[in-house]
Amino acid sequence: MQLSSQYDPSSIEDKWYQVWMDQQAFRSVPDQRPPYTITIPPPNVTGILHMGHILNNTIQDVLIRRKRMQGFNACWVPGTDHASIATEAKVVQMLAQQGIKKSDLAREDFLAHAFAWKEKYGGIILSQLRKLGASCDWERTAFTMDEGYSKEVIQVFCDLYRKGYVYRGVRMVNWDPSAQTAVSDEEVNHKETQGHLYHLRYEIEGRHGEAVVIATTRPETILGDTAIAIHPEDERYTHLHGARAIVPLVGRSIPIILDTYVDREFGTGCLKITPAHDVNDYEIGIRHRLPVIDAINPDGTISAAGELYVGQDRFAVRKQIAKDLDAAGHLVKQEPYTHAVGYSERTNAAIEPRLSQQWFLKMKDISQPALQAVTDGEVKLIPDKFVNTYRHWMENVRDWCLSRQLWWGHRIPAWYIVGTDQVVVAENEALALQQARELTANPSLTMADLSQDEDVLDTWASSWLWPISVFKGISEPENEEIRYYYPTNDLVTAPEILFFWVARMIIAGYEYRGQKPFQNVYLTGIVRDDQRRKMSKSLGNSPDPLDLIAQYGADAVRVGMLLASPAGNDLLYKEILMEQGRNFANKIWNAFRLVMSWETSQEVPGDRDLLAIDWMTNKLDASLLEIQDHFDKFRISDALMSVYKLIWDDFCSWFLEMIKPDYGKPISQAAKEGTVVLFEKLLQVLHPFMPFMSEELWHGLRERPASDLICLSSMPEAATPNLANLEEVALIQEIITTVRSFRKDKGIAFKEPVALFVNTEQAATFERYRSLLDRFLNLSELSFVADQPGGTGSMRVRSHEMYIPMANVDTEAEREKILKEIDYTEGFLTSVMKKLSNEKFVGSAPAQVVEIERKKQADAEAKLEVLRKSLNELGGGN
RNA sequence: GGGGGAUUAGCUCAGUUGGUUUAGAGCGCUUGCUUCACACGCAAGAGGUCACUGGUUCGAAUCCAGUAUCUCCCACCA
Repeated sequence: MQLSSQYDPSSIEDKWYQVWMDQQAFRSVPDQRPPYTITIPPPNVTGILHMGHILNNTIQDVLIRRKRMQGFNACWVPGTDHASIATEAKVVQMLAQQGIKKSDLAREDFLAHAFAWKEKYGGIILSQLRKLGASCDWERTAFTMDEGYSKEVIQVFCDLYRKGYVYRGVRMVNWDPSAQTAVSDEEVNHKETQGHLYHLRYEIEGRHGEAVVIATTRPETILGDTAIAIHPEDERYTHLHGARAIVPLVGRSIPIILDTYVDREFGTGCLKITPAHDVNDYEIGIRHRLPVIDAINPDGTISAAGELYVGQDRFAVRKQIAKDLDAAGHLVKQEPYTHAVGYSERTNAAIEPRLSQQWFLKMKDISQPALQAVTDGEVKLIPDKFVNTYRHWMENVRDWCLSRQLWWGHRIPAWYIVGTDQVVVAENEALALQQARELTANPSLTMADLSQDEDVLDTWASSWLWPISVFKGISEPENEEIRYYYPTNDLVTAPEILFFWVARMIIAGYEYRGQKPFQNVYLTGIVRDDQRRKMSKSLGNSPDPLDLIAQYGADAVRVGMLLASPAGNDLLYKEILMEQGRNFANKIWNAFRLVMSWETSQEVPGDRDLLAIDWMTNKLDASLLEIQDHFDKFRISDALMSVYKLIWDDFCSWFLEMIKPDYGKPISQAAKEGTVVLFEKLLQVLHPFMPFMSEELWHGLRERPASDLICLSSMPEAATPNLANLEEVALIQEIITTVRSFRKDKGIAFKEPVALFVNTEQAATFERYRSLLDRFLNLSELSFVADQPGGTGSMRVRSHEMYIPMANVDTEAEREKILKEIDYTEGFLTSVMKKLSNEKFVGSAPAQVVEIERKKQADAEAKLEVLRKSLNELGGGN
């Protein structure tokens, strides 16, 4: 068999994914096994795979594949989110390119376009996940606007309304003038923005020449001014109590009011009040029963109520009104000023605080169990530092604005009775009509008398049901699936959406199932570039994951991503990580090539073979325990690093070097079989991380039926490792390393056999591992001595001293080397003795700890003895 | 402004209720090696006063206080 020395993933990955699909390897249906369930954080239906998805989904796949191999009924539910704002924005953009304006379309027509778009491009991301190797049960693929799912979303809204949690009210919302919708607090990014602080002069009504000066960053909002506020105890302005001011340009008379909200230190200490366009002003307006002048239209232009500049954009007006105010003598000064401005996360438009009718969910009561669950550890956050953040947020939770002024989404199931201000909320038209008839006591009402709310629900008002609704847990609360799979086990997501999504899922879980939705929440970091900048399209600093997979292979990409990403830490992406993953794959591939190249004989295994297999078996057991421990603590990177070192260092660098036959010679059949068995176990441990290559080699190592897949095999379980054996081999390895170092140092080529003389009390150990020493050190002779033979150089491991003959012994260099070792060992001994001579230490430290120190002392003293003896023999003395 | 987190080798991070550590890993770096699985490799090696200052303790990278720097979340002064 001729195999390339470089592993080529491209020819293998698609092949195995197809086999897995054909054999329904990832299909899950309820059965007798315990379930292990993950519901995917549904990506935007129109999204494409980015580096964050790679990290996130690799972690999920590692978890799910491992549990699948550990005998759980592993179920990973995939799907997509309709992502109302993002998707609608894309559709609007797509239509614009075709010369179609959204405003020219009827709702139904627009939705037809949107669904057509979704059919065409929706779910591309899911097919991309297959390239990564994601072992989802694709038959379960869900979408938050599927018919059944939508039904549950509506049902929940109606239920919450009936329970009194949902209400409708006029509130100041974050208005996105570009998308023309309200967005949630969480979807607003505050950014430091360079602007100006304008000092404006308002004349006092009826007092000629007298004026008050206010400071504002938004002069255009004076069109909506309905008061000036001063602090009641501000002595500079007591003469203004009860007076009225005139709004410049507009000429409107407004009261001067007293409110402690005003900060006397800021600006002039006078604050203009625009209740319609500022959150704080709105609240002050309510306290003082001020009129509200809505001077800005939904699209960001000045409204008729503003009187001036009607129809012009707010930013254009800001510039113009400053000039006009200046010309009219009202602009006292204008200074550069940096302040935080809110921008829409979706459209990046400057947010306009705006009053509007919205639907809200009261959060205080409904969120209590969810707060409790996380504080009590019923739901675990990993890493747990997020618990504090979570608690802080939940304790100060604000009502959730549920409505969005969009078409793409779940239309709010509220109907207004035309000509009245009455509203009914119901699951469907028929029920709504029935309720409306009862409400109005008018049985002759028809649908024509009802008009449905135009708004849709916030996306999160559907995705918060995700772990429930993918199993139809709302509409069929007792069905077999929800009872089997819920609560799910782990959720893997980004900390950015801890409140958007995770907290709300927990709330919904307790409200609708009376149980948590998942046990553990693993919060990944954010993928950044090597300068710690977030990966973004506009910066162009994000590689295309599919290119990376094509270039390095999915297994390598998975390994590369995981190697540098402990939970909760950001991942600094570097191409070199991908190379490391690829190199690892290549290493394994070559180990495979080596083993496959061995010819076998029927001889019994040699001593070296037996030692090697025995040690590797122990090493594997020890590593299995370590790996399990890492997984228990969600230390996925560490678990991978353990596998990496187990394969690269222990298996390839040591075991294969121990067992491989001399060139051109066969290996005993039994030894080869032992090697294959170990290799198979390694591949199984590796499988969750590198599913494709492990499956390929699983089938390459041994003839097996096509149905014998590694992904469905049973994960090896750890036996108790023989620690004495591991300890002994560790000593032998240390000796090998030391002698190799000595050879290199003295320029003795490996090809040149050497004699090794050893002064040790453990000659038996050396003898027992003689065959390994021969193999790694190319020994011509191994003998035990009591003194250093002449013409040799020395080296020490612990208290064993070894000598190798040398042509020219540099006595001075030897002396120096030994003195240096003495120096270090004495320092070490001193620190140990400091502890041991302290009665309080011996008295209060645990016996085990004292014992360890005594051992350290004995070892150090033995070593010093050896060193001093050598020094004497060199003719030095000390 | 309020709250969290961090600060350990050039880089990214471990260090698990203070004592198996005069501190570990991976990558990078240095040196030697065309050793017949692999140069996407082998072998050996260098590299850290654990941010700083105090304190608690027989003992501190680990606990406490303060300082400095960085970072995240929340709220936001017009």
